[in-house]
Amino acid sequence: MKKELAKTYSPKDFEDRLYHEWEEKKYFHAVIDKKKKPFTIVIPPPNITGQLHMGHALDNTLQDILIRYKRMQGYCTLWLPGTDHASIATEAKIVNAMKEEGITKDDIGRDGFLERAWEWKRVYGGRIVEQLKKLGSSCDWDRERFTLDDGCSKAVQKVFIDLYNKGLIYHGERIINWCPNCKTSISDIECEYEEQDGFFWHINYPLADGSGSVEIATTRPETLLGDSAIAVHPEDDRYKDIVGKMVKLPLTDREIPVVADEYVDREFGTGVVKITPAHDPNDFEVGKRHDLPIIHMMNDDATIKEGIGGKYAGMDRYEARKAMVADLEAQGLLVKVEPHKHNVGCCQRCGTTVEPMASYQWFVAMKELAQPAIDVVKSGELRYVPKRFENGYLYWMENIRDWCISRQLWWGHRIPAYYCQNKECGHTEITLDGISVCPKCGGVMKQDEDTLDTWFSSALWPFSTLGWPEKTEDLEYFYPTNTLVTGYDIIPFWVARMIFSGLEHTKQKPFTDVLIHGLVRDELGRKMSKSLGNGVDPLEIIDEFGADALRLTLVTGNAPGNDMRWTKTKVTNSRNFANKLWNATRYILMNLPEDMTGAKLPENLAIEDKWILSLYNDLIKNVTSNLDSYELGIAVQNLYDFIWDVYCDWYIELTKPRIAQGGETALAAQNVLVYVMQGILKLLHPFMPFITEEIWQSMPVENEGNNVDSIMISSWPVYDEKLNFEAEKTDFAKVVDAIRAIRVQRNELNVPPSKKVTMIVETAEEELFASAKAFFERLAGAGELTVTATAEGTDDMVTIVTANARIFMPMGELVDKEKELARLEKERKAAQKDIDFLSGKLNNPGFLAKAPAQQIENERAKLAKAQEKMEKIMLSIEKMQ
RNA sequence: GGAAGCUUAGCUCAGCUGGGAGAGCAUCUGCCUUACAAGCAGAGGGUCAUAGGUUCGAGCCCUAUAGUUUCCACCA
Repeated sequence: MKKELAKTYSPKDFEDRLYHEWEEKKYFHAVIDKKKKPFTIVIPPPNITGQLHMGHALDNTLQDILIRYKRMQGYCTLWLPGTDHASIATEAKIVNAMKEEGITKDDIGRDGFLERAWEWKRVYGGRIVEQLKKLGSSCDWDRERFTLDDGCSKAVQKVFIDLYNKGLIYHGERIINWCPNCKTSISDIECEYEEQDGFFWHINYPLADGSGSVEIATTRPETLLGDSAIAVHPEDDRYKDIVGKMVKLPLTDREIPVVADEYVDREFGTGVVKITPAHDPNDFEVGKRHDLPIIHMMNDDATIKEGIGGKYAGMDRYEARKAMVADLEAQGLLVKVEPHKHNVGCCQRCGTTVEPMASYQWFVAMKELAQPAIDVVKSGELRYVPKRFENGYLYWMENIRDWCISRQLWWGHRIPAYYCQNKECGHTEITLDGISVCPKCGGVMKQDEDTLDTWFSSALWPFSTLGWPEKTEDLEYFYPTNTLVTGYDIIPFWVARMIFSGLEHTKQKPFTDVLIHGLVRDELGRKMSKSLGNGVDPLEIIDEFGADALRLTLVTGNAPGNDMRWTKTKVTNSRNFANKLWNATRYILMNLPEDMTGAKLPENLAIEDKWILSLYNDLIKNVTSNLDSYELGIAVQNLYDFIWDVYCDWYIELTKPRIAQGGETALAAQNVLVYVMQGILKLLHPFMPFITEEIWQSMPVENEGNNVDSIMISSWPVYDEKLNFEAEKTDFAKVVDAIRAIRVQRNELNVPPSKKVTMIVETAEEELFASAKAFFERLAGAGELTVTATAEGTDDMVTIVTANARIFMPMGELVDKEKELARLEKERKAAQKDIDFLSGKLNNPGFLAKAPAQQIENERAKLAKAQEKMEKIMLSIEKMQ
């Protein structure tokens, strides 16, 4: 016996229960079936420290919709979940927590720290997973992965070694972005620029020969301590004479040369630049060209170095700046200070101003890797949805710089590089298996202390999670994956890197489509953020409105790639829709025959049955094609409109008189109601999995292709030519049209809905309208109703005109003749406008010559209809006069 | 400095390959009609930012302009 549907829609009562049911029955688990086509999505792994926010909710709702849709279509679907160790974010959190206990990393050492980190993962790593479940995500939890688990780690090591052997990973001294707070290097894209008000300090550097001084301009006077030259443009006449001379570096006892370099912009500042190779990327290049020493003047925490710093040693960089500027001023070397707006790089994670520093780090050489990743998108083999995101991607890839992948952190994949401690040997060995004795000199080998950028492991996610580098069955079957769903903000961080990594290591693209979505913003259009405190917690929304309402809200009215605003009214509206569906089901289930186990469409379908079946058939086509083109917002709009405006507001109302009547006609109506409802539930299921399942389990659903136990493993509806009744579809639309027209006039004339009004319907399609008598009575408030081919309108009747009928109602006290004439005159004018417009078009020789035949045909049909209507109006007007 | 998006009803947004402008909310009118007041039946409300162009025909394609948002690059 089927479950009974609760009287009111209360998602809390069944959402968790159904999720557990699905999980228990292993519906999410993908079992390889070679007869089926695979469809695979890998989840963008959330950070283990993370908590579900609206961005996750949107991202995962979209993935779940696609996965559930494909599953119902009969694909072998795998949605592979997992989490990211998020090296820098997690490490920062743990360090903070330790700080509260009064412990530092150094106190407990690497092993002790890693123990804590794994404990952290154990405690918090499962939190976001549970939250994803609340959302309804149908992930294969049996295949859950973690970027730092054994398999992923093996993949990381293998990739590192392969790239190293190919010369695509190298170790070297370059300028990198250093975060003095996180105490690690970060990559270029982890450095975010922020406009700040600063100053331009003009400082005199005295010439060593005493012949005067040179004025330079800088925004960072404290880096003066690291200067190893000053530079001018080689063709700058102002400074021709001083090139090659030495200047005295203020505040120190060093002398540095004046060099000439093309890099200098003559127009900017004074045309003289101080060169600090250790602390500026451009200066670093200039330094290389002129063989200048790289003078490190700062420690890891951005304090001034002992030895080089003199009296400033140990001061923080800004403290030192203040002190140095004061000293320069005292010595009369400070020429002037100008306010200056400039962009300052900040650490993406903690916001601290990044210090560019020359440092020995590991890098991935990008040029060679980028090319195939550019080609695969340009050729259309791998596409972004929407396409416009390809621009940014291609621009980024075409201008890509080498990727700094080493991090001075402990939580992550340790770099498999070992260095011989014998300084004379200095051999480096890259190996998967640890090594302690130098193969060259027998000296002691020590492993690199650093770990890899988190994104280095997530770049391998689509294949490392499927078992690569082993040739597993999963990899064989599910790879390449199909669709990747993510926000535009992480295209460079993640998507781009997965693409070149997949192509390099598996020789295949990691996925075919990249579906990009936007941000969920707050009501005012601001980004949701912790500091603003304007975030909306998805779990609270689920608690109040249900996961289905949340999901529906996130896809409604949203086009791919566009941001959306979160408003409360949208959720309530979604919830109301769920409630509507719930109650529609309750109506259907009322008085359903006890022995009904499924819907069987009867032989003698009524015209309105054929009408709704045809529209339902169209719905299948629209929803399916919109899902196929990732137009989820439009697909859900199709469903919303059909369910609410067509199925509930019209068809259900049409069945009421039949069900009241009982017998054959009632049974037919009930079968059609159930049949269409089954289809609606299936089409809606990917969007609103819980309510559709709960309803499904309370309905008679024993039809072909239906799984009685669960909608989620039923088959997706397919357009059926046999259910497309063209003639009935257009015919019944005429009845709907007439009923609507009557309602409009009744409203206008203030006729209370309860008042039954005598009506005469004059129409050429007597049979059609006669068969719809009950509908006019119920839906248009018709009392006594006559259908006739020719009615003599009288001058005390109100005439309602449609293209296919004239409906007469006695005026009674409702309206007088004059008003009715005026109303008809208005109708006439409107009809005339239509006719003018259409005939204008059809009289246009250009249109006739160039428009497609179908279009011309359509316009002709419209004109004919308009003319019919006009004739009818004229008849009534004449009668009145 | 470079690039992209957006500008459509009072508000939030849809509008697929060009064929008489749509939804939800809000407003107004009338309804407790036995699935649903979280509802039903209606109504009003738009020079589709501006100016040109292409076309038989433009919200949609092209060009320019304005406003707005975002991304990228960062000359010290």
